[in-house]
Parts: sequence; structure tokens; C-alpha cells
Amino acid sequence: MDNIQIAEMFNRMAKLLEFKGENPFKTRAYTNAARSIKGLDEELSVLYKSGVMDSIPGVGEALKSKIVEILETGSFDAYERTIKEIPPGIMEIMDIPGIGPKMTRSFYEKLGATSVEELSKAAREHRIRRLPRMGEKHEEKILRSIVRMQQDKDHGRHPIAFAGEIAKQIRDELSSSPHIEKVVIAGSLRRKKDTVGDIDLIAISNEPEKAIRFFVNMEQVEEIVESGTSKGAVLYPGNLRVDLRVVEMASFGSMIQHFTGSKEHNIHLRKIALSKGYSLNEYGFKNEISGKLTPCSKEKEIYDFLGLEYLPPEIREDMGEIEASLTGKLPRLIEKEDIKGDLHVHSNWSDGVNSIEELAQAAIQRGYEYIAITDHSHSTGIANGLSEKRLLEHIKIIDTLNEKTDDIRILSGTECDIRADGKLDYSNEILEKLDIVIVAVHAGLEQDRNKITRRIVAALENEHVDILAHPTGRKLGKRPAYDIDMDKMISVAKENEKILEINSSPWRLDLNDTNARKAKEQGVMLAINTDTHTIEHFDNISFGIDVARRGWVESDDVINTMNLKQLCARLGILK
DNA sequence: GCCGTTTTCGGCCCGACTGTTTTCAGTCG
Repeated sequence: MDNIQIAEMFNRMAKLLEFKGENPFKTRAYTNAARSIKGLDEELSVLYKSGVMDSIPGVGEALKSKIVEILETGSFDAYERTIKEIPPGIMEIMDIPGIGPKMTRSFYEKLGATSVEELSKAAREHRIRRLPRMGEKHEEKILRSIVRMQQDKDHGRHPIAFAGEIAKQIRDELSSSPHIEKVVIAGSLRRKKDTVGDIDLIAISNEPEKAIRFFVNMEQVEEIVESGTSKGAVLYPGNLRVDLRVVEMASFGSMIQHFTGSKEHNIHLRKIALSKGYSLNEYGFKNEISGKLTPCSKEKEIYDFLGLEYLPPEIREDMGEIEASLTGKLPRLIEKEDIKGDLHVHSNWSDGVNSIEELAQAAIQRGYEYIAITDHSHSTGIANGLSEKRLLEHIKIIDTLNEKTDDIRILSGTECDIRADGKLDYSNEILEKLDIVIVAVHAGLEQDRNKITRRIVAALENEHVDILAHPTGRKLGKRPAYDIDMDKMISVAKENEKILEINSSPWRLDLNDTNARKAKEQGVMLAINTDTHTIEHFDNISFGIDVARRGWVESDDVINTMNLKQLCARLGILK
């Protein structure tokens, strides 16, 4: 059991207890503990073995013994007993947006609904409107929610590239309203999460109600979820929820801080505020005694007030950033300007669109010192992978181009397939002739954990290999990461001084933030590459930078922040 | 169930909106 699974088990327990109507603070204790566990740097199983499981915030004696029980048996008695009392479909009912534990309980007790299907039937038969505090509108809302939930197979998460585009369009449209002075993007989009659940926008306006009316009446809105005096929420096509908060200039900093989140980060900040005698909300600091509100027009004022260094949005996850800020140990996060070149680029020799010259020109325009042309190897037949003979010609062409220009250095490389048995697609004699060797898995993604881990480990142990590309193979919304032992992969990379890639393609973002942070902490070097197949893809680098920043990655952790001379020294390129 | 630089008991992050009822519970972010 890893930390995520244990945290999930506590979260499920909290939901079950809420349904049962237990003391809400007891259920919150489970939620708090789950959040705290998710933020741990070290696996609980490791902490337990070394006997240092004390001092996890929110985990006291009772929950600690439950963690031990989970680690030893895979579950805990209280959970098993509770789940047996409750019909299995109940959890699913609580997952319907707009329906919480209280309503679920009422539907169960008064209507006997134990599944989404039964609830849906009850709504269609108008039995829900007869319940206390229920009515016609609730009935309709429930039916709509159920339909939407069943249509939404991706669990409501949208890749950042998709949601980001829509957000910018909506921002621009809102900005055209005469009632709105300025619109900014907040929420997980501002924190640059790889996928987002919704779009959060903040508008500055002196006429909030008119601003909200403009918002909910925009052309593409499919459904109005909420429309109040300072807040509106709508659904866009694709079941994409968009929230707008309207605020006056004086509280703008407080509002954007609040709605940038994360929720966990904010809860932590509010606790610090309380310890100083203030409560913190989206309008400012409120003195607990006098009740006087101090609004913040700039976000930085909030962190100043709390005695914290300003925290970049990307790391506001309550994953240690507040402690790091208090102890002066905040990382200086990498920036796009630190990148000196791209080490994963495809030309029209394999499945890329552009010639090597065109790619080199585009890289020069972006101010790069170098690029590596890393076309596919022959196993990737569908991508017109290069035979050994074509690869040798490829190297020659690149040599010739390098002789013609001083503006950029083109490195000869490959994205060499790691075959199903862990062998590489080219012989060592060939690999030796290249400046840089990237390896990657493109087939046999369904192998079991041991097999695929061994396969990648074997590749990382090859002396000619430099970088492992898109290390987990995931594609957002399309396929999950392959089942790999990440800790093992990182430690092998470390031992063999190999580099792990953060692939910047917005559909990959692989390594992800969590794994990038893990690799960095273990001292493994990273590369932030675009996997460019057409020159526009070079611009995807910003997505990779976002992931790296979320992973607390600094410039020194990334190989392609090196200048050409340093890079050649690190990769052992002599000429 | 957790937690404490006034506390080992009595608190526990904070506010908007909806739908219902007429003062608020439930849900959400």
C-alpha cells in the first residue's frame, strides 16, 4: 500500500462516516489525515519500518494504529465493519455532483435508494419532491447531474492545454463587457496542474451583478449552474465548468489568492492567520476581536502579513512549501528563459514534418544554443524509423550542416526503441557514433510491473544511453502510465548517471510533477524536452517548464539549461 | 479523531448560492 492508496482509504472512510451521520469533526479528522498523508515526502511503509511515524500532522494515536493495520493487513477493521453496514451503491450516489451525504442518507432511508439507478427512478417518479426541503427543482437537478456524470467518462478532468485555451477565450470575451475592467485566470489552471477540473476566473468590476449576467449569458454557455450577486458558474461544452467571481479592486489580491488555491494550501494559511488572531477569507484579513477587515489588493501582501516569502502558484499545494518558506528553504524555480536548447526533436527523416535545417532555424529564432535531432529507430516502423544505414547518413548530413553554421550546434541523436526484452534497437557500435542517445518504450505497454521495470532498467544500464524519454508512457485522457516501479527506475537512473525526461507535449507531461520532484530529490538529472514533430511544438516547452516548477525543479537540476560547452562535457561529446 | 507558548476540554477554515421556507440546511469550492 502506498501513501496515495492509504489516503484514499481514509477519504472513503470519511465519506462513509458522514453518511452514517457521525460527529462531523471525526470525519474531518480522517480527511485531514488523508490530506496530510498525500503531502508526505516519504512512504508510510518506509517510515513505519524505521519507527518514525510520529509527528505526522493530523495523525494521532488512533489513526496511527489504523495506518499500521493497513500496512500489515491491507485494510483496517473499522473500515471493513463500516463498509459492510452500507449498500455498495451508496458511495456512487454521494459522487453525484450536488448530492452530499445528508441527501444520500435521506434518499436511502425514506426512498430506499441504494444505487444511482434507483435514485434516478425515484426522481422520474416524482418521489423526491415529497421529501422534506426537497422540491421539483431538486428532482430535475438530480436527473441532469446523473446524465452528465454518466456522459463524463474522463472523471471530469481536462488537460491543461485544452482548458487553458478555452479559459483564454472566455477571459477575452468577458474583457469586452463594459461592466468588467479586468479578468484573470485563477484556480488549478494558474497553478498549472496537468489536468484541471474546472476553470476559475476573477473579474474586477464595480457592477458585479451586471458582470455576472453578462457571463452567464455568453453564447457558448450550455447550462447556468449558479448565478448570484458576486459569483456565477456555468457549463461549457464538454461538461467543462467555469466559475466567475467578481470583486472590487481593493480585495483583488485576497480574491485571486483565495481562488488560486489549492484548498489545502489555503487551509494551512488560515490556520497560521488564526494563530496571529486573524481569520483569512477571500476579502482580506479579519481581526478576530475587533472584526475589522483588512483587504489585500495584492497577493504578496497576504504572504507578507503571514511572515512568509511569496509562494509561486505552481507549488501552492501544501506539500511543504509553507514550511520551506518559513525556514528560508524555498527553491528558486526554473524559468523558461533558463532553457538553452531542446534535446528531443523529430525531423522529416522519421515522423516529423520539417527538415533538419528548418528545425535548426526555428531553434535559432528561439535563442537556443543547440538542438538534438532524435529521430525514431527502425522498430517504430509506423513512424518511418531509421535503419542503421539511414542513421549513418543522417549523422553525415548533420555534420555537414554544423560545418555551415556557427549560430547553433545540431547534435546527432536517436530516440531508440527499448524492445520488449529490454534490448535496444541499434547496436552499441552504432550508438557510439551518436552525440546523444534517447531511449523510450513505444510498444508492449501492457507488460506487468516486473517485466517492464526490468526492461527499462536494462536500457538505463547501457553505457551509451543518456536520456529516458517519456518515462511512464502515459497519454492524458487516453492511456494510463505503464505499471512501473518508479522508485527503482529513479535509483537506477541515479546509479548510472542517466537523465530522465520531462516530456513537454501537453498530452504527455511525463514525468509528471510528483515524479519529477522525486527524481530531483534523489539527485537525478532531468531534461525538459518538447518531442517536437513540427516547429510549432517547440513552444510546448512552457508546459514542460510548468511541470518542472510544480516539481520544485531548479535550473541546476536540468541538463538543457547548460550552455553548449557544459552540455558537451556532461554528455562526453568530444568534437 | 486531533490538538494546545493562556487550554488535556472544547474547540475544529470560510463564505456564496440554491432551494426551500420565512431563517437555514446542504453542498461546493
